[in-house]
Amino acid sequence: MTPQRRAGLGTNQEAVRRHNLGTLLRHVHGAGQISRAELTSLMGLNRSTIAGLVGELESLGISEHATPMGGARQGAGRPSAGVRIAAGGPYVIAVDLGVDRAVVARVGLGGRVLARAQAPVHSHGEAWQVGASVAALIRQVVEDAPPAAALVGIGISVPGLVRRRDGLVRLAPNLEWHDVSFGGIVLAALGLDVPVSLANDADLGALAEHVRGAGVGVDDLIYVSGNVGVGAGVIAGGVRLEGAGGYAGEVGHLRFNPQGRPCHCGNLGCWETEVGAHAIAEAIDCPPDKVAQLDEVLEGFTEPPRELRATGTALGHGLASIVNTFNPRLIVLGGYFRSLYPLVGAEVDSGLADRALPAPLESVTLVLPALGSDSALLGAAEIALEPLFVDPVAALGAALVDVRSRLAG
Amino acid sequence: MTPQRRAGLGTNQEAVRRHNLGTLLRHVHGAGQISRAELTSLMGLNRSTIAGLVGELESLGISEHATPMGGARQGAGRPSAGVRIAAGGPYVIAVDLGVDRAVVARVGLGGRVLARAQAPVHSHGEAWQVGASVAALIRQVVEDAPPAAALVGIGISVPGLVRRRDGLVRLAPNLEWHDVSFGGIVLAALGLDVPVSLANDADLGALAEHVRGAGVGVDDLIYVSGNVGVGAGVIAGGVRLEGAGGYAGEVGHLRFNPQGRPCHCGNLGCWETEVGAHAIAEAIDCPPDKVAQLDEVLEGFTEPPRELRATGTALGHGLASIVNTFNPRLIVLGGYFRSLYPLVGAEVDSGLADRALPAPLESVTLVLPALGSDSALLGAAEIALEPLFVDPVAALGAALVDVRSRLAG
DNA sequence: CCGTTCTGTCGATGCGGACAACAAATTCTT
DNA sequence: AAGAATTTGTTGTCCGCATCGACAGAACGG
Repeated sequence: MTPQRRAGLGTNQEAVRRHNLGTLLRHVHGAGQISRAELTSLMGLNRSTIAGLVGELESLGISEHATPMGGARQGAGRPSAGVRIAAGGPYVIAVDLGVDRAVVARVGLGGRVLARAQAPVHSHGEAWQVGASVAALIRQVVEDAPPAAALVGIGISVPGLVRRRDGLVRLAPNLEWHDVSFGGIVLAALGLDVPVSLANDADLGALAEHVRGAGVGVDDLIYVSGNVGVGAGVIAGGVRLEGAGGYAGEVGHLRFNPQGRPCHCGNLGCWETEVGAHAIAEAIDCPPDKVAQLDEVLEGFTEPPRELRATGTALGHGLASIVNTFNPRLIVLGGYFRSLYPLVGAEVDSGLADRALPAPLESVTLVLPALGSDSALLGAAEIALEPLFVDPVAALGAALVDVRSRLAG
Repeated sequence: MTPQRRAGLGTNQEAVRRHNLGTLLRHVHGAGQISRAELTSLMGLNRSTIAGLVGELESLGISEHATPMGGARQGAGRPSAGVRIAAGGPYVIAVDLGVDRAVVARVGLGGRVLARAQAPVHSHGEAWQVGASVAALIRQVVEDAPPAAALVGIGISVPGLVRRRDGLVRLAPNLEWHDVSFGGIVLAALGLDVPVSLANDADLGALAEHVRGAGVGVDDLIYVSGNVGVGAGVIAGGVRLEGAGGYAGEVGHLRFNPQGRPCHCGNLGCWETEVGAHAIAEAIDCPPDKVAQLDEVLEGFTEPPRELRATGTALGHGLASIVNTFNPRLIVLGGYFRSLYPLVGAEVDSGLADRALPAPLESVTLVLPALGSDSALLGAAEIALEPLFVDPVAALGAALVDVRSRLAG
């Protein structure tokens, strides 16, 4: 009975069925493989009910029988037959649009990356050019898909502000995009018509880490992404914090030092001007053309350079504001922060501890993403898969079969 | 199918019934009086189903038949019979603990204040003394309650950090409380055992304005409360943002000016040091002992004093950080901001417009609370009523009847 | 005054989940 | 090593809940 957000609606029995089937699938998706017994206890439904739902999932070709359930023996009694994501089942296309490269993957249920391709992208490139590159990559990863498998949708991670209502990219500073309908561009380049979802990269990083990364089971987490600019994705109470337009989480433009440097947003001393990629590059004398690969540059250090200490402290101070505002249980440091934190972790920690209120501080933990640099990509897969968990039957009905031949035509 | 947050659970038919009955009651509660026809279209259920649910609500003594539905004639056809909150139905006790006074009200469904009492509270008073005053006020408002009416619970608004798990008041700076179990204290003083819910005043202000104030129908709003300290309550996606421990929304300690004045939290230049009551009092030469009545002092001004302009700008700048972070559709300015905004609205608006990102700025509106100074009080009533909307039958079963005689004993 | 239009009520129906009983598959015990 | 104990999957039945169809009642409009 989770979602149907924007509610006030009643529940009819058809909705119950939809919801239970979707929730079941969500559990199978989350665990990859799970026993029916676990499903009964997780969902609080009767064994017979679970059996019926599992049967329906199998007849839809989504899951399959996995006889003795891996190796995890738990105790006496008849072992529970496992439910597993079927091999030739539905899949989605995930796109992670970075500042200098695009990664495209074909992802099945359970978060399994079935195929993968990437290509450099000219920064400051026209949107239609980027769209064409992405479309080519998509053709590539669809190549070896079984013809019977259905494409449910496309999810795209964008480093910028994305309007929730229609997926319009309002502003992507590093790509120099304003009001670009990138979803439409990609679809046009493909000649397809499938559901496309776009969202901010930090939001998707948070989602992915929540579902299958460092934040499994944590209902209040924040993914802070260093990606030239700085942004955050917020999971609050187990759901994504989107805000009215979908722009929530732009913590890079929190006021940090009113006497500081000018920010591209027009203000002085945004947090981003202290912990953004350009600031860090300047501090360590990194040439401007390597800013997009800042993570690799940082990986090159064997021991922390003195110049980064202030950055670490500033990162901690900014995180303190975030902790005071959101009171998360977990903060995941993504993007180039993933390479920065091992260098100046002590400064970050102490900066945070100095400035955060005691109450929210005591329950927060800083970690690195468990999914490495794939967080946003897998998050993009998650939003594309989302319709399946709301109504599996409808989503499968709307999905596209035999995509390869359609693409050829 | 809204809540049952923390989910992943399935839905059985018993839960369906509970949920539908609760949702129906929520609608009646929100509207005060509503026709069955509106209920059918709002909840998307069949007429017969609604009839059954309404019947159950009536047999529980919660609602009653309101024959011809007020005056709003809409067109041809048989007019729809109204559903109205019954007079002698269940009620809650709402407590708004201020810095210098406590307000207690007996509130029925529909948000109707049935009785009301208040008393001054010594600031820096011991918690048990405050608890005794509150208990006395509660006895007072329960005095004229019909013996058959049931007390569902007590909701308490506290100006401080409240731990969600158990309602412990972790820190209330203006009362000088640390780790006070105020709910237990009040119950002990009353000699009763009913459900008690505590929450932060700004959170409850947000809730009340969302349910029956300036933010009806707005799913993303923020209530910024000036109340000696500064805090915010956040409604995101229609639900309260609580954070892991329940401390979310402490925007008063956002970093604002690192060269600024020391804050009681130990840092320099928190936003609160610029727009908090002490800062404003100092700016307008208000004696320190009147800080708690800052709203009245501000009301006294007929035209905006020059000294407040900088405060207005600072308020706008801080709100810009909030807008960038949360992307709300509505910001409600509560507490003494309610008196401040009419004076320096222009400065606030321009400060906000200067510093917020264009995308989130374009959809946000600043308003004053529609519930005046009662926001937190009515919010306290709302959280106490909440169990009724989750499961009316169970909540009513656990409620206390004939409270007056129990209090006497 | 009658047709229109909408609402409320009653009984029949369908559907989904719960329950009980039984069969199957292991582990534990003797 | 064999039986007891335990847990799971399956089947058939029952019950609760929402829907549907039909009919009566109550204003409104011409």
